[in-house]
Amino acid sequence: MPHPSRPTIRDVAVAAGVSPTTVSHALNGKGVVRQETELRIREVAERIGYRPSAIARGLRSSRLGLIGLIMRPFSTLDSFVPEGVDYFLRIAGAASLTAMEHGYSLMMVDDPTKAGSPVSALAADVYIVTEPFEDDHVLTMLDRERLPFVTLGADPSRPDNFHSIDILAEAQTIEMLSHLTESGGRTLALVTGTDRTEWNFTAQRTYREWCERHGQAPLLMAIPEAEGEQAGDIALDHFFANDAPTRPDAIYCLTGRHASGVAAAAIARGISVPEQLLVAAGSGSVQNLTQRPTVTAFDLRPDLIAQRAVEYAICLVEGKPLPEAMQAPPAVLYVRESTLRSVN
Amino acid sequence: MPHPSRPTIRDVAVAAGVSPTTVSHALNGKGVVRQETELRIREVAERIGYRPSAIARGLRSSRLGLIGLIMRPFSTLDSFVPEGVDYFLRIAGAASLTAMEHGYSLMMVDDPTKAGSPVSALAADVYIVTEPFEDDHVLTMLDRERLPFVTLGADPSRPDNFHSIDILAEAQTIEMLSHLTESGGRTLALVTGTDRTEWNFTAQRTYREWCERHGQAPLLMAIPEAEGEQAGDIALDHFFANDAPTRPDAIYCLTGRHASGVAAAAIARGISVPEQLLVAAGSGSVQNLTQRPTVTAFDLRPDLIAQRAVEYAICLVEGKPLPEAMQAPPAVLYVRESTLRSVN
DNA sequence: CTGAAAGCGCTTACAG
DNA sequence: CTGAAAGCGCTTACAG
Repeated sequence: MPHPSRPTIRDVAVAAGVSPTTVSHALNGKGVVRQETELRIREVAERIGYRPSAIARGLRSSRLGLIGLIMRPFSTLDSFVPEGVDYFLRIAGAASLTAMEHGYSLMMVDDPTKAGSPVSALAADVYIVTEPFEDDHVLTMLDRERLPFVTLGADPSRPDNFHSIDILAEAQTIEMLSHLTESGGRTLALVTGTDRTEWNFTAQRTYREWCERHGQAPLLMAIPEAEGEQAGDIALDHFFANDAPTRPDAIYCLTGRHASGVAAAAIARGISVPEQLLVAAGSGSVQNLTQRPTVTAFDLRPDLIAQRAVEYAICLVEGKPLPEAMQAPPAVLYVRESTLRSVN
Repeated sequence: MPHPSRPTIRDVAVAAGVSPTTVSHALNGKGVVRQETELRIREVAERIGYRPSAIARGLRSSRLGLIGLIMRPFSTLDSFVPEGVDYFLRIAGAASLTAMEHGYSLMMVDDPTKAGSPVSALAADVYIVTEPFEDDHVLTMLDRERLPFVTLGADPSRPDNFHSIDILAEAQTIEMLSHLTESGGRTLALVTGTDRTEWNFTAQRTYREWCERHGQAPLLMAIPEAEGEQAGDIALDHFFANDAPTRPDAIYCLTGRHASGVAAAAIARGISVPEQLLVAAGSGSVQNLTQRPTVTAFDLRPDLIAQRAVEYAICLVEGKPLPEAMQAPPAVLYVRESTLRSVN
């Protein structure tokens, strides 16, 4: 008659005629155990289907082997998963796989500061917070609870307080503005989202500096990320209003869906893309590939980003030194029809 | 001088001048504690920042408050995230939110039978397995380990062995075939994926039965899910080969990307959609919305599916009765240009 | 109304 | 080479 519930280390010990200590030593390769004893113990453990309890282990080491992934824009996922934006799936997927390769499991956590949030939400060994907001209370809380974490992109109000991975937003902005200029753009506009993230803020700042250097008046607007393609009409109403002092001949949208909407809205208004208006996206979405014309965009390489984030997080848990500069891999610019003028 | 590590229930007890037992009672509303004492304890706990350890609790209850989500096609995510297919993100997102609303956290787990898989991967209280394969060894293992689970779609070889949520594949197939017929289709073809899942198998069986009833020779083929839009040329090469006995005037592809590819390939070959060929998808992807013509597809409502799966899983953990018939919500058919003939 | 004790399943100094 | 004991942070039956 087998034990009714899962076998414990005691069961193995009894069945093998040794003490739990010896079982632990044998199975974990710690201490010194006679070859013969170890083999017998392993055999017995296998036979009765023993598997160490992650919880009991966790209690001793105060580590569960769990990495928490907190996606800050994620709270909105019930009502709004952006169509065609697979950035987050890729992050989560790659993070989960990388974690498992290193002996950790990945827990997806919504805002753990929310009232009634389960205790398990704070049971991870370390957290990864993607795209923290300005003065992010999640970071404040993790910090207060002394829970280690790395962020993907800094908290704009506290850029140097925590371990953050540089998302290279400045370099990307410059690269794209240069590309638009080289593609024939003379008056460049920038459309960001409204989330108060480093990604949006740094692009704005970099764009302003660029305008100053190039003697262009900034044409800048922020539209909520969630507007998606609707942003196209909003942006064109604004930039191409009758009383607009200057009109852009190139629009750089940070989100793929905004860019998609801008290209479509332009064409609907008889503004040809790319001939009269160049359009590009900061974070490509699927629409940019399938629409006509196809839209130039960065691939931010979320898979690699997630992989690095997990590796850094594990360093933090295991007390290994973090690299001097934690950086995302460089984004790859995919030049497509929306910025390719046949005649330059 | 504050305690160097996180405060425990002991610290609260000492600071409040009571025993750990009383602290536990007060904080959990168990037992009987004088109002006054309880208030004092709550105050002290708050002041020193006490938070109960999920691990220690877990050890007693052998529950961590963790739901494991195992997406069987997920193992391939490192090399292959289908562009534009956000089904899995929606499942994961909704599952995570629903879990948290019920006091659980969601753990995303890759194949836990893989060698070297972390112990934490098996530390969830209950699992949800989406789209199990035929004779799925993950189910076999969970079953052997006596870990409770529900599956989204049955294991085709063991449809009645486990708690599975009916994904209504038969009803969907019939609905789509009827729609294609009503839209003017006379000779219907089916393109499934090659994963050995209930989703693929049931569609094939239902289609065959339908053909039999309607006296049509089955035009059936299976193309790997991962072929994506490439499936378009493969399917057309096959169905429109010179020596093909009959050619379809309607193709139902289970995956959105296959349908997208079929529509594009047809048009590229001078076969007009929907006039000469109707095209529809079983599980819509973003491309189906943005391509021209737009492609008719089901919305499987992954958010609702995930929500139900989580609720069923929690019933299982908490020993509450499961509903007689666990069903996915009915899919919603979005009729689009690819099956709308102007002249019927 | 409150607390001492046992125990959840492990690991790890330490003693033999 | 092996094992008894303590302890990780809780909860809960039980005694007072």
